[in-house]
Amino acid sequence: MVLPRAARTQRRTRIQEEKEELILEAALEVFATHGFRGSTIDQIADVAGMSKPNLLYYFRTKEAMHRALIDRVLDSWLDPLREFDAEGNPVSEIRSYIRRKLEMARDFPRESRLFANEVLQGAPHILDELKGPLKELVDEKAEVIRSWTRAGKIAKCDPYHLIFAIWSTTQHYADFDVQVRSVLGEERSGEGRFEDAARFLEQLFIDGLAVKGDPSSA
Amino acid sequence: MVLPRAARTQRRTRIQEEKEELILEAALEVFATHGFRGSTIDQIADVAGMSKPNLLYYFRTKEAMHRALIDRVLDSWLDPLREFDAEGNPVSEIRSYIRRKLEMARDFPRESRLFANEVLQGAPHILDELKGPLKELVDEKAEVIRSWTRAGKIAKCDPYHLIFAIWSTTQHYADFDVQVRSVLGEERSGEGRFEDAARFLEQLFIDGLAVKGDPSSA
DNA sequence: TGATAATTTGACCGTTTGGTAAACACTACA
DNA sequence: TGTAGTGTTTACCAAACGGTCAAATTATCA
Repeated sequence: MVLPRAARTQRRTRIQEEKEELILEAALEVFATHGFRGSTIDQIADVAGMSKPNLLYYFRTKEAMHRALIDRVLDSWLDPLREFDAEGNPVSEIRSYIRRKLEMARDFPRESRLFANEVLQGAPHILDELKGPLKELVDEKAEVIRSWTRAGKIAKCDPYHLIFAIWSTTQHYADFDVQVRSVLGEERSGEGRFEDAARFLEQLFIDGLAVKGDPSSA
Repeated sequence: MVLPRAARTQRRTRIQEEKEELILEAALEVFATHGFRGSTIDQIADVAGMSKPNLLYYFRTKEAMHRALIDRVLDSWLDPLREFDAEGNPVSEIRSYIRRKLEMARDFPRESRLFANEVLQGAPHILDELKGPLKELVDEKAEVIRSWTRAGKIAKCDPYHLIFAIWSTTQHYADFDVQVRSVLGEERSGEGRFEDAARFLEQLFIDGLAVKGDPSSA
């Protein structure tokens, strides 16, 4: 019997596992570079190397593919922030948060762009996740940052805008990669640009948040 | 005789002027929220309040509309950087550059998103402009920044990544507006968020670039 | 091996898309 | 007022789109 994919509650075949992975990989490639509405099923099928009906056997709609991808990406996107530790040293916590976000931009640029496309276009599919889980997590970490400023460990600042600044500067290297490469020129477009970015951003954020007149941070 | 719009070399009618403006306004709205491939001519015609063939009388293709928009936006997008003055005081130059970029994010978010969509999707229509005029302008301003660091007026840093950081942090408030609003919550989503952002970013960049141990910058 | 379920395919469908043709309406100006 | 252009609309087209279907093929395992 042919059951639609979504109705199969029991265990998945080896082929199912493999093909779904193959499709999501292709879908990521396509969605990340064209956005949801700009992508076609034929395109995805083509990249995945299978026929369109075959692809639709595993994901019944274009939306289903996108949903599956978004769910997966959103979760891993939040991971670095979750690791943000209240007990740790503020300077090294911020430093390693920047590092992790920059590593994600380097190693998973398509995931970043998928997310960027979605948010840029008004986040029609994930508005609830943004207003719910994301906001709650940020609220929690903002409170951590505030406690650091109260303790005089870092300069007084708006924790939300600090988080926005870290997000934007790091993801810039994935989302606006073409622009970054264009401006840097070919000589500086090697992997080394991530190291340069890391150095600059660490300096910017660490010095920018250092308590004024505190010699220990110099 | 009906001449295609592009062939009309002589002066434009009052109606032409008005309608083309109306169309570009509508096209900006649509392209900015759906990207090029995700937008349809019908959608734009609908927003502009005219029939599709009527719209195509003024712009013969979807591409022509996009081109016209991109050209206009790219130019004004570069303006703030052009104003960056080598003779000025580094701290106030950087401060007012941030202000101007933030004002653009606040007053022209659709223009910013149009550009973001284009770059995010690989800049297929403006790669030459990025590698040419944009790169040249940035190269020039990077040299200005380098001269400031050599003169000991600001901390030593990579001028390119400094410019990237200012671009990304400021444009974030236009391009990722939905996310920013979601995280801040409704109470903080008023226009005041731009003032908060300005305060934070000025602190971050000014203190982050202050020469260490220099009391004049405290 | 055979039966049964899982997978793949080609042919197809209704809709949307970018764009055209030609007729019609309006406007400016001699 | 007439008429030559300018502007607008209705009707249409071929291609691309998301998705379905039944038939054919392949995998699984008793």
